[in-house]
Amino acid sequence: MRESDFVSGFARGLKVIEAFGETRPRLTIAEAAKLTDLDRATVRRCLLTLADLGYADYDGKFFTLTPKVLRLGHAYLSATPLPLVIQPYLDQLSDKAGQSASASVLDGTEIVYIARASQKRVMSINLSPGSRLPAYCASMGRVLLAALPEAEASDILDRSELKANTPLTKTDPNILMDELRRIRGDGYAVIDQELELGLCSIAVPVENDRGRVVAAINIGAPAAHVPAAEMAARYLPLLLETRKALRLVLR
Amino acid sequence: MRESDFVSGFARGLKVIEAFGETRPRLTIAEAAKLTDLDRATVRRCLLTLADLGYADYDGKFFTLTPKVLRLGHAYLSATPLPLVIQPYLDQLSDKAGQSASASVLDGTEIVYIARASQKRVMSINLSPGSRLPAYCASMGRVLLAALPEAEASDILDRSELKANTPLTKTDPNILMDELRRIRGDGYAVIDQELELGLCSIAVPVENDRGRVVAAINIGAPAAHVPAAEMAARYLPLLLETRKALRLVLR
DNA sequence: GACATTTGTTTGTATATCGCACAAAATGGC
DNA sequence: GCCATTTTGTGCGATATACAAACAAATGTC
Repeated sequence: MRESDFVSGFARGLKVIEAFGETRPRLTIAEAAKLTDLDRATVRRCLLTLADLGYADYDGKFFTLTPKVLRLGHAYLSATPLPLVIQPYLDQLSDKAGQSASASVLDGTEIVYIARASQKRVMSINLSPGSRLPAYCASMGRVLLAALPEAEASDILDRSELKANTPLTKTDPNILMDELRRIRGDGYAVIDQELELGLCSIAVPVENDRGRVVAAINIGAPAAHVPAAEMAARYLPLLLETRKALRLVLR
Repeated sequence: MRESDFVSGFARGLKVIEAFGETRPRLTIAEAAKLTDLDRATVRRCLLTLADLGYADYDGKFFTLTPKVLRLGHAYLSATPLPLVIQPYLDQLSDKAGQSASASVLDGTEIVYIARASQKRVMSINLSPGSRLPAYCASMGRVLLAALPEAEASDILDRSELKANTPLTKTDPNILMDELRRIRGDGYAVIDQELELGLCSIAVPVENDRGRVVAAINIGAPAAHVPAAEMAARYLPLLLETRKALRLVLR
């Protein structure tokens, strides 16, 4: 690609949108400039553009995003058959298991939820399509990493901020790589409260009809209700059944 | 705003993202150019920029969006307290009602789902945060329209494509405006299979602590199970209870 | 296979945008 | 209230981008 085939104004604008997040629902021009490392004048123009297009509100001081930006994410969700196709299978899976079931794909060092069927929520974690979790400590993240060539998985772990969310979180890259090899052999991953105390989950990779891993599905359960050691015996058959059905319908 | 405070390259790029959708998961340069009404060369540069940034994949012929674009929508969902605050109330509501409960806001002529607690799905409709429905024929859309000044609501109806999804769909702007007046008086809206045969729903507006309508919540039920005439008697008390609780916590 | 049509890419040039420097305004201590 | 600091707004030269038009490659048609 030639350098002139890159619209830097567009790239800068997207960076500005992403500057909004968890702890920053409202941004001033100067704040956004700091977060994006762009010139204030540039950020200002981007924010005013967003406001003009209705993607943001501006009260003269703070900018906030409007629901219109959901159109952008929705362009992916509705454009990609994956979430739509997976959803009913997930519903059925969640129903049979009596637990929440989710599907996700890898994006950099994180997994992104693309569909979810939730049972009555017991956990503090509140997930929905678009939600993100670090790949290294999530069951779906582990199987997705395990599906990559070792070098790539290793590279992603290097780029991840490996922090111990709970005393049980595995953070040593070597131990994690060993774990990935084990998962590659077993065909599934179990997480025992590595993300949040009291939460276990089990995941399997989902392949399309050509055998390429295109997503992961999982079942999450309260540790108090289902100990990690029992997760596989209890839910693996259901997951494998779903995985098999999906393989036939995913192109 | 001065004209020079508008980054048209950014605006064009966003338009290109939105060109992807339901029926267009994969776009060629020429297709995207037609959809966005932009020059092919311009669209090409936007798409190549998206690919370069990892928001799109390019196989030499077709462009497809990647899950990374969900970051953009997620920037809103996580930046805005509304969905996060509403979710647990919705879970509780759905649980008590034994039916799916949702929350949405208005964006142009459409409502956008910002949170949802679903029971076992019976309908063909598959909704998740970011999903959109036309406002004129959805229960939440009706209460949100009713909360606007008449002129504004009327303007939105004018801009809406009023089509009859089912034989029961109300499509006459005058009848719809009458309906809005009725809703304004009653404080709730019931939809009887106007969106899809077999689906009824009831919605109420949700106000923040200053009394401004910031969203709508609804309960959907199969018409076979709960006739439209019974919706209010059955679910209105639950909805009003939730609305009252939300009013106290929403700033 | 030749022709017409569509699509993708490149080029030149007029225009728009960037980043910088500076002015104006707001904010925060004290 | 005053000064220091931060933030916002603006003018300008340098640079990047859009548009139109032409070209090249692919695709479809007969």
